[in-house]
Formats: sequence, C-alpha cells, structure tokens
Amino acid sequence: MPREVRERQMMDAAVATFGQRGYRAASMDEIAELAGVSKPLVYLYLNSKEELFTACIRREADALLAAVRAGVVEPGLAPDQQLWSGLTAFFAHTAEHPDAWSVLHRQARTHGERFAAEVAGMREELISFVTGLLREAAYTTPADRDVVGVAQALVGAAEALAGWANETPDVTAKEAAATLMNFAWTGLGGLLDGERWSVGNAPVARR
Amino acid sequence: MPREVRERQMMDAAVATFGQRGYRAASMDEIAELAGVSKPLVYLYLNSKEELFTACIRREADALLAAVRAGVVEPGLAPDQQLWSGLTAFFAHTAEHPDAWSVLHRQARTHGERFAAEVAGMREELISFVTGLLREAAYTTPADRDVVGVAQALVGAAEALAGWANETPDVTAKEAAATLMNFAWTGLGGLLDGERWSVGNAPVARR
Amino acid sequence: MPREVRERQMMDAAVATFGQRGYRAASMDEIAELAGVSKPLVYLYLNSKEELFTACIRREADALLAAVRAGVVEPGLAPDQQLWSGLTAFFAHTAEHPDAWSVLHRQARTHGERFAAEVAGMREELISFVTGLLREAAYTTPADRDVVGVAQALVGAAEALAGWANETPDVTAKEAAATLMNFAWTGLGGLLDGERWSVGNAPVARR
Amino acid sequence: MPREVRERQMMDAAVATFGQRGYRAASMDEIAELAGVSKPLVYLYLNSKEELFTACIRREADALLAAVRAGVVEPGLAPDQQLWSGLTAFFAHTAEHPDAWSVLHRQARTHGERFAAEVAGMREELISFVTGLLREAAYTTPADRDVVGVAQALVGAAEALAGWANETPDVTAKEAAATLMNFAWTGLGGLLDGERWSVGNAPVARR
DNA sequence: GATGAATGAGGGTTCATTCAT
DNA sequence: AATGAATGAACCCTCATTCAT
Repeated sequence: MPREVRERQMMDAAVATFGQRGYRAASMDEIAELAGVSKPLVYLYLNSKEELFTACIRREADALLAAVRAGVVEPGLAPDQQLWSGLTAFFAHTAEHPDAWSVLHRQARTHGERFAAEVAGMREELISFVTGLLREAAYTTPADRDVVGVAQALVGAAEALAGWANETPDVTAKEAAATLMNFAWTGLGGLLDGERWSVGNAPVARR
Repeated sequence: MPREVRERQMMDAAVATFGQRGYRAASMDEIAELAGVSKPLVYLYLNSKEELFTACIRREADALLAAVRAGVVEPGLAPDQQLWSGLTAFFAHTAEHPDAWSVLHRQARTHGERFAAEVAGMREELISFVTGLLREAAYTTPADRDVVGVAQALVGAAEALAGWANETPDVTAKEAAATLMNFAWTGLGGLLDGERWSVGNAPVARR
Repeated sequence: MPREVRERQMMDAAVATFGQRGYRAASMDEIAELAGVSKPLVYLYLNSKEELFTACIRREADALLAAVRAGVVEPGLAPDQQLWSGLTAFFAHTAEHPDAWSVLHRQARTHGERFAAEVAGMREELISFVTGLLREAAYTTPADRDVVGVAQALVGAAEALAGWANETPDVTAKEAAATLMNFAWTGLGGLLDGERWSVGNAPVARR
Repeated sequence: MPREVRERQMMDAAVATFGQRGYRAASMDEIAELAGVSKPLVYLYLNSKEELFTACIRREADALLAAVRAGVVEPGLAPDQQLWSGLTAFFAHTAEHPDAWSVLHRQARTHGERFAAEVAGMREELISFVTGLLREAAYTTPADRDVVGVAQALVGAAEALAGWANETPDVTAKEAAATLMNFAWTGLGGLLDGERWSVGNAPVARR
C-alpha cells in the first residue's frame, strides 16, 4: 500500500483517538490498532507522538480554514452576509468533523504550549478574517484593540455554539449561525426590543 | 499543622499544577512537592487523584460563582447594568485566578465525562443567570432554545475574552467587560454605525 | 482502661483480621480500627506487625492445645476412646474459633518460615500426643518413622475435616470425629466390609 | 525468542516465586527478574498479577491431575491397588514439584475466593476419584456424606504426608504411599494388632 | 514495506512505622 | 494512657519508543 494512503489512515485514526480520549490518554497502541497497522510503522512515518499530534493539528486547522474560506467566496456581499456565510461554513464543518474540532478546540489547547501555539495560528487567521470584515464595514475607524476584542468575543461565541450544537440534538449549522447572527449583529439591546437579523435584508435595512 | 490548613495548601498546589499541566500530565508527586508535603499525606486527606481534581473543580466553581454573584448584589439595576456588573466580576476573578480558570474552562472539560459534568453544573448556573436577565428584560417572550443559544454565545464570548485578557498585557477587567457589552448589547450592526454601550445611560436611553 | 484488657481487644481484632484477610492483606489500620484504638497504641503494646502476628499464633496455638488436652482428661480410657475425646474437643474448638483456626492452619503456614516455625511447635505436640497414644496401645513396638508417618496422616486428616466441617453446614464436631474414627480406626478395608467404629465398643470388641 | 518459550519461562518463575513467597509477598519485579525478562513483558503476555497467578494454578492443577491419572492407567486392578498407584504418583509429583504443590495447597487457598475456587475444582476431582473407588469397592451402598467425609480425610492425610515427605529427608514417594495405605486401608485398629497392608495381597486376601 | 519482541522510565496507590504532644 | 500528623519505601501497572529481521 502506498505511503500516502497509509499515512492518511494513521492520521485519521490519530484524530479520532486524540479527539475522543485526549492527548495523554490516547495511546500509540490504540492509534496503531485503529489504523490497522503495527506500531513501528507509525513511528517510521510520523516519528513520535508529539509530531503525530502536531501533524493532526496542522491538517485539521488547514481543513477548517479552507472550509470557512470556501464558504465566503462570493465577492461583493455585504459584510453581514459574508459573516453569515463564514459562520455557516464553520458550523457545518465542525458538525461534520467533531473529533477534529475536539482536537483543535479542546485537546490542542490543554496539553502544553507547543500545541497551543500550533492552533493559535489558525485562530489568529480567523480573528483577522473577522477584523478585516469589521474594518471594511465600519463608517468610522475604530481602535485596533477594540476591533480585536470584539473579534475575540465573536470567535469565542462561535466556538461555544459549535460545542453546544454538537451536543444538542437537531441543532443545524444554519440554526447555530442564525442564533449567532441575531446575537452578534442585532445585539441584546435590539433583540430585547424584538429586532431580528435575517438573511438578506434586516441589517442592511437597518442602516 | 492542623488538617484544614494542610488541606488548603494541597488544594492550592493541585489547582496550580492541574491548571498549568493538565489533569493527566500533573503528577501527584509534583503536587505534593509544591504543597510541601509527602505524597501519602495527599492520599490520606484527598483519597485519589480523581477525587482531588473533583474537589478542585468544586472549590473553584463555587468561588467563581460566588464572585459573580457578589458583583451583582445591588437590587433594582437595569438588566444591562446587572450584566455589566456580573461580567466585570467575572473578568476580575478569572484574571486573579488564572490557574483556577484554566482548571474550570480547559482541564475539567477535556478529561472525562465525570469532570465535565462537575463543571457543567456551574456553567448552567451562569447560563441561567443570563437567561433570567434576558427573560426579565424582554418585551416579548422569546423561545427557550433561542434564549439558551444566545446565552451560550454570551458565555462563550466571555470565556474567550477572559483568555484574551489573561494573555494580553494591560487589559483590565473593566475593559474586557466594556468590550463585551459593546459587542453583546449594542451588536455589531450598531457598533459599525458608531453606537457604543456605556455605563449608566446608553441602553436605558435607547429604549 | 487497663493494659491487659486493651491488649486482649487488640489481639482479638488481630486474629479476626488476620484470619479473614491473611497476614499481608490485613492492615494495621484495619486492626486498630476494629479494636477501637489508635494505631500508635497498637505499636506501643505490640511493637510490630510481625510480633503481633506471632503473638496471635502463640495465643491461639496454646488455646487449641489446651482445649484438646482438656478433652482427654479422664484417665484409664482405652486408646481409641482417648483419641475420640481429643478429636471431638479439637473439632469443637476449631468450629467455635474459625478465625483462630484460619490463622493457625492457613495463614501462619503460608507467610514465611518464621511464622510456620511458630505453629510447627504446636503441631508437633499434637503429633506426639498421637504417637504416645499409638505406642501405648500397640502390641508390638513399631518403628519410629512408621508411627510418626501415621500420626502425620491422622493429624492431616483431622485438619482437613476441620476445614470441611467449617465450610459444610450442619456438620457437628461429633459427626466429624465419628467420621474420622471410622476412617482412621476401622480403616477403609474394614469400612468397605461394613464394619464401623462406634463409641464404647467397636474397636475394643474387635480385639 | 518465541512467545511460547518466554511464556513458559515466566510461568516457571512465577510458580517458584509464588510457591516460596506467597501471592502477596511475591513481587512482579522478582518474577520478571527470575524469568530473565523485563516487567512490561510479563504484563504484555500475562496481563496482571491476578491472571498470572490464576494461570499458574490452572497449569499446575492440570499437571498434578494428569500425573495422578497417569499413575492409575492399568485397568482391572483391585480398588486398593488403584489407590496405591494414585497415591504413589501423587507423592512422586508433589516431591518433584514442591513449589507447584505449595502454590496449589497453601497459596491458592489462602489468598481470596477467586483462587480458592480455581483449585477447588481440582480438589473435587481428586475427591471424586477417591469416592468413585470407594463406592465401587463397597459391598453396601454408603451414605453420600459419609463417603465424602472419608474422602476428605483421605485427601487431607495425603496432603499432610506430602508436606511431611517434602520436609523429612529420604522419605520416598513409595514409602509415603505405603504409610498412608497402612493407615487408611488397614486402619489404626488393625495396625495396632500388627496387621499391615502390602502391595498385592493384604486387602484382597482379607476379604 | 512491515512487524514481533522487548524495555526504561515514570505514575498512582498502599502500608508499616514514628514523632510530638 | 493515648493520639493526630506525617513519611520512606515498595508495589502494580502503563506507555512511548526501539531493534532485529
């Protein structure tokens, strides 16, 4: 069997195992067995547990970023529409790859600086995607720190909703995205007055 | 040395170690050494690693809840004012106890159902505190799932900002709380138009 | 509370614990708790686990020997009658003190030479009691080794029956003694022909 | 080195160690060292101390039963001749494998129900071998409990003589078997009158 | 390209024992 | 006469990692 195929099998097994058990609790034995190969082969291809985990993080971070970017390809959309598209893609991807999401969101950030740094890169790309949107949309030029703070909040909210959607039955990606748009775009103040954000008109209309 | 004192020392050491290393990577040896006692004493008082971790989670969850509640004591405040107070207290507490916050937010939720369940109780109390506020403030009666989704988003945003504030120099609790209020209350839509939430008037005035 | 009383309490607790758990599995903690005292007191009175166990063995060995001797006091009995009396006393005592019997028969002989030697003394006294009987009763003078071998067999049979009687419901000391007398006195050869030993006449009559 | 060989080495080392030290006092370190391997290999092949001990009990119980059965193969022998053959084989085996005998007779029965149950199976086979002989040989049909009691006594006597023969220099298996046959077949009553059991004629002639 | 055999190192847990009061 | 506080040492078990084939 060609090396590339074998390697993908191993990484798949590793992502599943790391995602469910955690970095420390996952054993190389289990990963090798799940991949259907012997342990020395895992070491031959991926060198060590640490490198294997790092490789998993990178692959899944890239995949998630690609998915989000692919969701926002249409040019010329209004900022809120772009955000909506990105969020929908984000929620869809995390729902389809729960183990990968667990690796990125939970495991990578709880098992040492080395791994946290690896995933921080991806997070910053998300943040800068959001800050770009915000800067582009704002009438005035807000302070850097304000924008970053708000983007952090937005991404954090998205992460929490991804977990919530994965755990709560029947919450679709669109529903999660709508919830977040209502919250993030309209704001609680508006929500409490009965306002709602909706695809295609609401926020635009509001201006 | 009396048992109570020793026990507190051990729990402090455990929170620090668990918070920094993670549950699996923390060794009872290290905890005992940091507490300045021998390992058997830790077992004599706290029985097992699992029970020790559970005790840490409970203690810190209670402390965090107490801090947030203590921050919202003033009666008769408008809902947004209450939220602001709670958030400020929350950010202040997490900033003062970063290891405890790591235990609650990261470690407890990544190392097995048992621990996750322990912290889920606290999180639900926060959520219900928020949903209570929202229901109280709303003109209309929103659907349950909407409210819970929004509360999840809000708490997730708060958690992300707590991490951001801990990592970014010179971000005070008040600043983090203000950022979140701007984001959460005014909404991105309003923010982009130049609106800002501020202590004491903005949202009230808006009605 | 006077020392002697306390000491008896401890030894009682120790015999019960050692008898049920075994020497290694019994912990000084458990013994102290069962005795209702603190651990240091056990050490103050009995010095160490090893000495405590040795003291238990001695006490119970003496008690068992005394019980057997007390069962054979009547002088002038025929040898088989003496044996019958001794066996009845033996089975009665082991049935009344199962933990003590476990300590002597099982635990003391499975946990190191030191303890085995302690209980071997008692066993030799039983053996020599039996060999005395046999020599006294024999028409001819048998070889020493023959007598000792037979005595070993008899004592072994008695030990096995004591265990069997303790485990099998409703087997009384007298029944066990009768079974053994039938076996040991009449012999399988005779038993199979329908002979039986019975109190008072059988073996005597046979001569 | 192939797995089977290594496994036998480990079990041999385990039987020796368990037989001499006892279950609790034997350490996996010691067993591994005696087997000439590292500790993890013992765990890889035999899983746990408990399973290792159980495996030892089973192997040695089977070996002992096989040895006794192999000693009684000749068909058509008189019952006492069969008993004599079985006993000779039994004593020869226990003398050749004292550690195995210690494991079966002492250790397995003093360290928890699980192990005792494992060896009880073998003991019942011996008992039923003896009871079978007795029933076959009896003119009358004796009560069940009587037969079992007598068989217990006989097996107990054999066990005691095995210990005695192992400890006393120059006692051969045949001598031990002869001593037991004298005791068990002729009975003390007969012995004291000068009767002796001997291979080939005594009991048969007696009928 | 692939594996069966093997281990050094370390972690959780228990326990007999002592000291200061 | 009695105990609460404390520990050194050892044991069972697991795991990442390598070597010879």
